[in-house]
Amino acid sequence: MGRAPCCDKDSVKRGPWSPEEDAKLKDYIEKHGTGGNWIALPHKIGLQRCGKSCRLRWLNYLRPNIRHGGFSEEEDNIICSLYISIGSRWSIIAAQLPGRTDNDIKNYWNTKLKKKLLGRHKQSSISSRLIPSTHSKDPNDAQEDPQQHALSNSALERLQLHLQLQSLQNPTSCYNNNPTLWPRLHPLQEKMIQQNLLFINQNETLIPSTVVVSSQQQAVGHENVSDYSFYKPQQLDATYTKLMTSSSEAVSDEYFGSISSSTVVPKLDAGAADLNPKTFQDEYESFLSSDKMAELVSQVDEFDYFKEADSSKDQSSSFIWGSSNEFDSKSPTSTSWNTSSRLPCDHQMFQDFTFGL
DNA sequence: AATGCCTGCAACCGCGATTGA
DNA sequence: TTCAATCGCGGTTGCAGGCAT
Repeated sequence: MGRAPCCDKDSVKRGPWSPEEDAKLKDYIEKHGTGGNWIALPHKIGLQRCGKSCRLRWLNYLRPNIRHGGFSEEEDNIICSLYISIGSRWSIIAAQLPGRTDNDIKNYWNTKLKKKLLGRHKQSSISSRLIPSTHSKDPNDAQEDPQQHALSNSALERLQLHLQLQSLQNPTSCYNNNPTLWPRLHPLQEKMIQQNLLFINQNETLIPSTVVVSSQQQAVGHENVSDYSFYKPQQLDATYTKLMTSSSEAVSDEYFGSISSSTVVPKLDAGAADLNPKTFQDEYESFLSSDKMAELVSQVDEFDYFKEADSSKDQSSSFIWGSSNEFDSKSPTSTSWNTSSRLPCDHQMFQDFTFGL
């Protein structure tokens, strides 16, 4: 037996809202509020709409101080940083961008920002196979497991963004990087990634990474998520700017030196700087299209799958990707957060993200 | 001009979480 | 404690407009 519908679909209007409906809803809520019951609201107003539809319309369009379009570079940075760190938790991301809705950000990410970042690299066979367009007309797509798709999208996209940012931070070896800059993965996930990165660096001498934790990173009690070093904001700004404005080949050693001097990324060894960035670029492209990448993605997917399966039955044993169970169980929803209490969860959550397990 | 494809976005759907009787 | 009602979220769909052929 299926779930009972929230309303009688035959008696409610669907599709785009008319200006009259907008005016009715807006007027009523501005005068009386929602009354704490969206389901009852349309009946009070005399709207032939589902309560959920009214809620969505209000939150995403009619609510005061809503901004549409015109995302700034700073907003892009925040969205990118948070997506890499916590995934598609649009409500949390939206809570960091006043006036933006989760729906807007989700659409913006899916239609523009993701393409800006991931699209810079030519689509390899593997990525095009594992990240099908939501508008794909390929009949073969329909034969694949939709859940597999959902998992692959998130896992692979975030992995690709990692690699892309890592490749810009250090063109010579993505193994030679500060692990604190990586979003929080399960140890086995990290191990798999590192093992697979070894695959592309097998003929190189690996350079030990110097972990430098900034005072900012050590601090506690941050008020804003941008204070946290998922990808440190100033580092991300520079990296992001490079992503948007130049090819990887054009990124100079000077650039990496300037970043490392102000953030947690150590300046490259003189020897390492002699390596040709183009070589890395080639290896990276090769890696993305390799069977190893496919295997890695499927392994990461398995962890995501197990995480989700576990969390549904045993919170204490679940793997964690970008979220603590404590946070999950307590977090209010984004739309209930006012602007003065953005990101209401305590800083432990972000220590989790930042410092790993 | 007609047609088909692509893109962006508003809206919908289903599910898990929360609430309160 | 149970369970129905409701909320809120993330994924997906459908449509309108732009663009290419």
